[in-house]
Amino acid sequence: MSETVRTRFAPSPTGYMHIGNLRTALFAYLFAKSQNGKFILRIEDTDQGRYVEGAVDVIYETLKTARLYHDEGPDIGGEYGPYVQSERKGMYRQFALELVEKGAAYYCFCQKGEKESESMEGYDRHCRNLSKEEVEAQLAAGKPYVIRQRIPLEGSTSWNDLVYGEISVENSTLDDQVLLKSDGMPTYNFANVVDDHLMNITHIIRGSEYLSSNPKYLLLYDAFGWERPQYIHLPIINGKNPDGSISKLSKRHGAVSFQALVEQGYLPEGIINYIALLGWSPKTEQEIFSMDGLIAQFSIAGVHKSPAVFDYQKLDWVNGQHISMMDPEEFIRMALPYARIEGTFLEPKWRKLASLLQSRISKLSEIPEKISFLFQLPDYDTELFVNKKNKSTLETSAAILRQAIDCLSAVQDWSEETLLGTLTELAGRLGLKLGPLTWPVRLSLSGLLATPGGAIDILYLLGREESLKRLENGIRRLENKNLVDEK
RNA sequence: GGUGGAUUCGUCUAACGGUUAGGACACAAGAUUCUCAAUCUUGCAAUAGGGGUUCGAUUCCCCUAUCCACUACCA
Repeated sequence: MSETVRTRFAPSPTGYMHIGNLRTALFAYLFAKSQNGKFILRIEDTDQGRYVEGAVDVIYETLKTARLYHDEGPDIGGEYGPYVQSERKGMYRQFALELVEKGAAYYCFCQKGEKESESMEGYDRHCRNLSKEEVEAQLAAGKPYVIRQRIPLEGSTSWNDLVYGEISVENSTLDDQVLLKSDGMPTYNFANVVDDHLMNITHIIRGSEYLSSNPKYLLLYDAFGWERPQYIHLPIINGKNPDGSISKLSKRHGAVSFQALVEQGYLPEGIINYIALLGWSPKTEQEIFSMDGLIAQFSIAGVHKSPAVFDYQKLDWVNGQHISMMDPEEFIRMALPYARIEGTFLEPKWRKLASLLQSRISKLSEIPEKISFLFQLPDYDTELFVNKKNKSTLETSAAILRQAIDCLSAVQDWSEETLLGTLTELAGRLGLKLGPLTWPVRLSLSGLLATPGGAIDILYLLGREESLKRLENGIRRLENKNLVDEK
């Protein structure tokens, strides 16, 4: 009978979800789900000094919008609870004492920082060999203490990482790290091991920054006589600095929290898709994935070791792919808050606008700038009427606009079909292709070199009255320009 | 300083020890289009350096260089 795979995501409540953490959560989720296993959420809040109001809710919220659903956690329970370390604090002491009993840990009465950091060599093991009597005496005197791990002085510790392969470290290079702090709380390093064991975690998935300290965790498992879990260390995510150099992804590289990216108009599925590709390859040429697709394709064999650089351009592309794949109704629902349109997007002409936008944006926040011309005609330079490709000049533009106004003001049924028919007919009459005709029209309507949709679309969107007004305005601008020139 | 890790186009990445080193983003050119996108075509662009092992090395080994992480009573 094979053991069920159990992975966990163990964030600290810091108030935001860094992309690197989210990627770790994603891989832990994907690995578990691809193995029909369980994904557990545990909150690591042993540092009382860092408590941030509402930070835990941010974690729930993020996992929910990212669609990383956990099977056990503080909010939904499970048989291995509690899932918040501060609620488990009573249980760590006995494990620390067990290690003292076994000789794998010892009391230390040194003041914080007293015997270390001078030569970058860590704690000097001052209390490592105190006699039992000395310890008793100090304890009886009520002296504050910590419990430290007694690292073997010789030998080496090694393991076979599922990503990095065989790694071996000399014990002599390891530190007698603190397990239980003087306030009675466990350190992260200790609580982590104890909880992972108690919660029956089978695969530890985390960033490669823990690679160096892993031997210390292994020695703890060994000292307890516990079975070691499997380890899957993930390459870190870097960011590119303005000067081109690379360093760990941080705020100066732009938005690095999940919430910030969502606020910028990225889709959760777009973000997830993109970060899945950082440090992992499906080994096929597919790049666009749904969550289910990721679960189906995910394999540790595709995870690689070297760090990846977060690239906003590719994120934009991936996100744009997801936007254009969206169900139109869903797109409308998502786009609405960005559109500043009265009423709903459900009117036919706004639906039309939505469909024009859907293939043209890579993130939702681009919507306002793309459509603002519809609500207010921007001031524009008449030079824009000049377009070589469409053989458009100031003179031809004015003439065309007059003709267009004549035709369009006669149009009764202001529909796209009729508008197109009318302008096509006019173009034929003037011996022009549609392009040269619509250039000045679209320009007067929008004042912009580039717009979502062509002249016909914009006529339709603006409606008869506004359209004619803007066309007149275009002529006026051209005439004024001529007046100025003649002076 | 010590320890561990990493190194394929600018970026993300593919390649049982045998490929003209492939794909994607970005960039450039062209086609197409009522503008712009989208789409299609094409182009540009990489195995860090040096030694081995081998008939043959991006792939295995060693050295060098560079980068990263860890080296807290933070997580």
